[in-house]
Amino acid sequence: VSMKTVSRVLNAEPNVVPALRERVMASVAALGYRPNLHARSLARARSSILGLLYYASSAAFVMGLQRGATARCRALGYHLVVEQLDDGGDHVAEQLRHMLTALRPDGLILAPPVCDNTEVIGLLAQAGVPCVLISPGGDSPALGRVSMDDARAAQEMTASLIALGHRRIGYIHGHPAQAAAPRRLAGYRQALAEHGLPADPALVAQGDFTFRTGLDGCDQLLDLADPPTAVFAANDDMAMGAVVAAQRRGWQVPGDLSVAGFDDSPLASLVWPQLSTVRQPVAEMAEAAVDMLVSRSARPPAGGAATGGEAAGASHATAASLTSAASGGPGVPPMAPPTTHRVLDHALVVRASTAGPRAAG
Amino acid sequence: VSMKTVSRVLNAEPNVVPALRERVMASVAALGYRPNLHARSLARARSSILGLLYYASSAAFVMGLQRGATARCRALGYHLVVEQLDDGGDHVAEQLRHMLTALRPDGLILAPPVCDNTEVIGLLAQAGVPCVLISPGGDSPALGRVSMDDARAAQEMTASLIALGHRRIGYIHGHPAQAAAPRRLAGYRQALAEHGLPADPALVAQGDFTFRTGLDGCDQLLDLADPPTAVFAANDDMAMGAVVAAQRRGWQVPGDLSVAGFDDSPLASLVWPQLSTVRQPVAEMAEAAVDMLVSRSARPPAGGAATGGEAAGASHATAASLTSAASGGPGVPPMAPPTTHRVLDHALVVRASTAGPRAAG
DNA sequence: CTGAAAGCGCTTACAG
DNA sequence: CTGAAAGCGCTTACAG
Repeated sequence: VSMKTVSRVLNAEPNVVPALRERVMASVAALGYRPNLHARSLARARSSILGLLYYASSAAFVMGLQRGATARCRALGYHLVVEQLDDGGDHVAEQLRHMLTALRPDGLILAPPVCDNTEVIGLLAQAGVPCVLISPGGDSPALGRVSMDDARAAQEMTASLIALGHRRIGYIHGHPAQAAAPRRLAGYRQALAEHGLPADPALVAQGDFTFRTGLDGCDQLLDLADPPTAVFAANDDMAMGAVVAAQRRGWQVPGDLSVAGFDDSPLASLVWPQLSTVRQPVAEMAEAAVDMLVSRSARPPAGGAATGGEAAGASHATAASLTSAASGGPGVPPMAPPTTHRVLDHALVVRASTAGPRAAG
Repeated sequence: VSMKTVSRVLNAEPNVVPALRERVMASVAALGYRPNLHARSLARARSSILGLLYYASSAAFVMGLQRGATARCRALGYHLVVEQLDDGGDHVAEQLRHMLTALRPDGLILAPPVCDNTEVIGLLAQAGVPCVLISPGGDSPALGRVSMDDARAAQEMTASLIALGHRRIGYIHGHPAQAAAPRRLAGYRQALAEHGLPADPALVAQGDFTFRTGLDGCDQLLDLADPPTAVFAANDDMAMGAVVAAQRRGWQVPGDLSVAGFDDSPLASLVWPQLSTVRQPVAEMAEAAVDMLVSRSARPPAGGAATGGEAAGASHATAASLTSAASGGPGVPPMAPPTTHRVLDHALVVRASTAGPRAAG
């Protein structure tokens, strides 16, 4: 019945005899005791709070990130604070500074396109907060990054369209300021080149990731003297617009026109026909980001086991350090090792909006 | 150059001579000093943290709430922690208890349909956390509520369709488990009754708020021997499905069929044709919720000014208490007074998907 | 392996 | 109107 020992048990520190540990655990369970996060934050240097920064755009994407982040935070005893930034706002700096100094988050997750805002990045780097960028454009030196291979995914989707027999494949480009747009366009072009298909500039319509520009872009492509038999849009919102454009003029999808999207947004499997698309592992990206942040902010483990530099079992490895290194924490799912850049797997999701081209008349 | 005085200045407490106050303010500005939230939380009873509880469903709605909540929190020096609950999950109780005991939020905002989960409500009430429910179904005694008048809004939209000349108006019903659905249906029926129109059960299709059921529901209505000339869907997702259903069979919207939605979701003004709908003040509801929570958790002001029971200027009203009551805080927008139930205004948004019926053949 | 001391950065009563 | 004291609930070094 001590008080310091309770702290040790709760933090899974070594040097507590099993029997005592048991007794404490039992009491904790019985009383439903939980440490007060704020007292703990004050005594430690860290707060067990992570922040998610985003703009109003791309609601579905942000919600996907939140799902992954809150789930992983919960498993690790962390909490997620969200902050919606005003895109053009000039007091963004003020907002951020306030959040950082008042709340002292252990790390920040930056959703696109916030992650490409150099002012924000600069401010955060200067403040010294660990950050992980989700699918950023440029490669930022000291910051963590999680992304998927947009170019490769677009290349694969285009190739699958080619494999179905399509030869004229239209493309609806995304907003050029969003980092993913040029990468996806490059993948489309690469697939064409790999299969010896001409890169007709007329087959690429400019969009900005909204439903409306998908509709307009598809109209533009279908108005061509030699229209495409398939249209690949850089995201699902535009793909849905493309479907409507086709249906509006009486074309069947996929009978008269195949349409493919990108993202696998929640709506993609609810519209008619269900959209063939690329599954982007949004929630998983947020989970990976949380892992990276938590492993950074965790105090360096005793002994040299996790630093990886020294050979295992070297002179300074005590029994205690080995124990703690082997246990890997109290029943919590194992954390991914800290990395500066993780690329997660995507997948092609073939549903009902794509098929082979109808025999030409 | 004291230290206690700084605390007084930062908290806008009375009893500091203007000159001193100025001097402290200047230093604070110069050093960029901000109080550590965790230290403050520990010393006070409250954390300046609010929580938002939601399910995975209705991404756009939750994002709207977050927008309003984060903005208002920022203005009031609060922070928003989000928690996505597993709908069917049986460790929801565990999740909540952990959040409450560890983080000690000053209050919780419950998005629909979490706000109608009796288990959650019971747990929270028992824990004694102030809660505000967004558009809940039943009327929960001690909890705050913010909503809009769904029935009246639906009645107005239906009436506007009638005013355009429609006599057979189809309705696509929402998910009956969501509290808003029966209220909107009631409004539709009321408008019909008020204008002496028959309530044909065949004109009401069952949906569940998803795009897909809007499409199917509209198909069902248009297959009727005597199909409607207008369809009112209980939300925008279903209305978009209805538009596609019409277009798929070559009907023009609004030429051959008027379609109205509900919510004014971000997509509503991006689809083609742009949707006539009801604007639901989602962000404003979250702002109101934050105000209610903050005014609750604020410590009762000195003097009796804000309690409203005693006459102003009564015996105990000192100069100090009058000052603090009149100032209303340091440059922060005025807070709405604490209320147990606030109903916010909606608005009809007439866009391009509704028009008068084409002269019948 | 275990505990008594001091401190994290603020605030609440209490004296002047 | 202003400050010196004690404490919020935990944890970090330090002694046993």
